[in-house]
Amino acid sequence: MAEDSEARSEADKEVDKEVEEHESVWQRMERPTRPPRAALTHDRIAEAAVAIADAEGIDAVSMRRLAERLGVATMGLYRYVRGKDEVIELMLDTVIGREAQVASAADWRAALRESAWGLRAVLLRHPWIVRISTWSGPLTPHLVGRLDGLLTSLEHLGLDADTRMVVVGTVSAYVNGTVSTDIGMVEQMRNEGVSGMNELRHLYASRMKWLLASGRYPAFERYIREGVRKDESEWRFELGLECVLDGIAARLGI
Amino acid sequence: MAEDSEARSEADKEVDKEVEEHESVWQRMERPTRPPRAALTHDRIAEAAVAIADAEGIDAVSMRRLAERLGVATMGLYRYVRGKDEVIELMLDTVIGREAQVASAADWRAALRESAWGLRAVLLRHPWIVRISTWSGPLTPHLVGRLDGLLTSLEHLGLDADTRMVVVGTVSAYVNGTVSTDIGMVEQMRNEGVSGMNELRHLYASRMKWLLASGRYPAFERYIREGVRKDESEWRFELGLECVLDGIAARLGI
DNA sequence: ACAAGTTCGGATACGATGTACGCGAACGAG
DNA sequence: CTCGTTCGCGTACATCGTATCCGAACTTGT
Repeated sequence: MAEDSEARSEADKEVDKEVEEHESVWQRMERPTRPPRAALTHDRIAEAAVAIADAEGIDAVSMRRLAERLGVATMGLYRYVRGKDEVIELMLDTVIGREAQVASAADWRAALRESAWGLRAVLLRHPWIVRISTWSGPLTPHLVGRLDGLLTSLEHLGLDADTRMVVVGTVSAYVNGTVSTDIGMVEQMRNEGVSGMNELRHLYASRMKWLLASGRYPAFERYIREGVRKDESEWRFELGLECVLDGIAARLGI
Repeated sequence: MAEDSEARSEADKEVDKEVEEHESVWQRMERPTRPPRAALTHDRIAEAAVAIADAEGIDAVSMRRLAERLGVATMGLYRYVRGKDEVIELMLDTVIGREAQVASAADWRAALRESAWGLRAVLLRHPWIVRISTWSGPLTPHLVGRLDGLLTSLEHLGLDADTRMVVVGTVSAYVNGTVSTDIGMVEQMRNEGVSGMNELRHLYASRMKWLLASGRYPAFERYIREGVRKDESEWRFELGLECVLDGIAARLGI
């Protein structure tokens, strides 16, 4: 599979090139001119790009890197995508389609809640998504499919179409915003090469200490001193989410 | 003093070195550089970078471009910043400090509401912020200042420190998430060179039509047909925000 | 006032990126 | 069997971030 093409080393390619230059017509004639390589498909491209991004972050996804992983020349990719932006679109759609099913629960609240938790899990599994979901227009098929599912769970509640969309948008905004913050730390951890929460805190320590030393942020300082659930991001997410759902129910009378 | 340094263990020195390496721009900025000399200052750098980003988008902010605008050689910038990331940090802090004051209203609800509207305005004015505020979770002074202000408005309500932070985080997440979506369109408009909402819709038309033609998204289709407030992003923002505030009030009993 | 040392900004260069362009080979339909 | 379309390759270019070294200008100590 992809491993085969990946296995071809740089040295191999060089040898190939040299041989090609010096060999006779006859040799060239009898060899299948095109090595039987795996064909490219949009799926394969997306899959490979997602794999790279998951392993090394979105910045590691370059056209060259991607082509190399697929055992293909860089420009070969451009037969299938108009540019890197489309690769990103494919990546997003692939992950959403594969992992972000919208829950179909009985009542709207359970449906929204489960979908929110599900999306959160997906975003944490693929942290690069939060950096790209606002890059390009959100009109990929699976994204619309997810949106459709959420809207469906809000029908027959007496809300008009505009309000239904606001409800979905509000919950989605909350999830995206919250998870973005959490992921900011994860990303920073990768960038700095640290691997644990404590190491990260140590890394921030100097900056934080300096900020607090100014004495200009008493309320923030109180949080640093008094807060005891700084690591419990699930607890935070749940409390915030329930607030949002409560508010929707209260204000819209559903 | 000398004794102190003598007494300092090898490990301590290592820590010092590490701390120094991770020192933020802000810390370094505070140490006075020999003054009347500089043609360049952190302020000037930030100001110029913001101007470029406002005019042509964040992607137009390159070290070369920035230096050119400041009438300086590219590498001259590196005396003041460790790299492009720090330029971004400076930009963010500059704008937040200049334009994102936290409202100090009587009750927490008004304070949060006004701050949310204010932040929304800032983000719309500088669309590039939403693309960088989640890049890294930079604790810039003005960002912490804003956070501190928001936390202050929640004191004396009987909430513990963790819960106060959740409230602030929830509202902020909503604002960021919502505005991100709106800005997605704005950015796309710049990229494609269109200038009006209608042109953008026309640009999306084919994609949209194709998506709907599949018939797989009935609920979404209903929104397209029935929704009459698709352009009223302020209305959407307000409704969602009030839901969030309602929910906070309801669930936390404040 | 002069020497020593620090700081500023400049120039060059390297590796990596996205992609425009044109080519030859492979394949499916007439 | 041919011919047009598709596929993938290779070269080339502009641009990016930044490592490294340098000379000149200013501050400071004597």
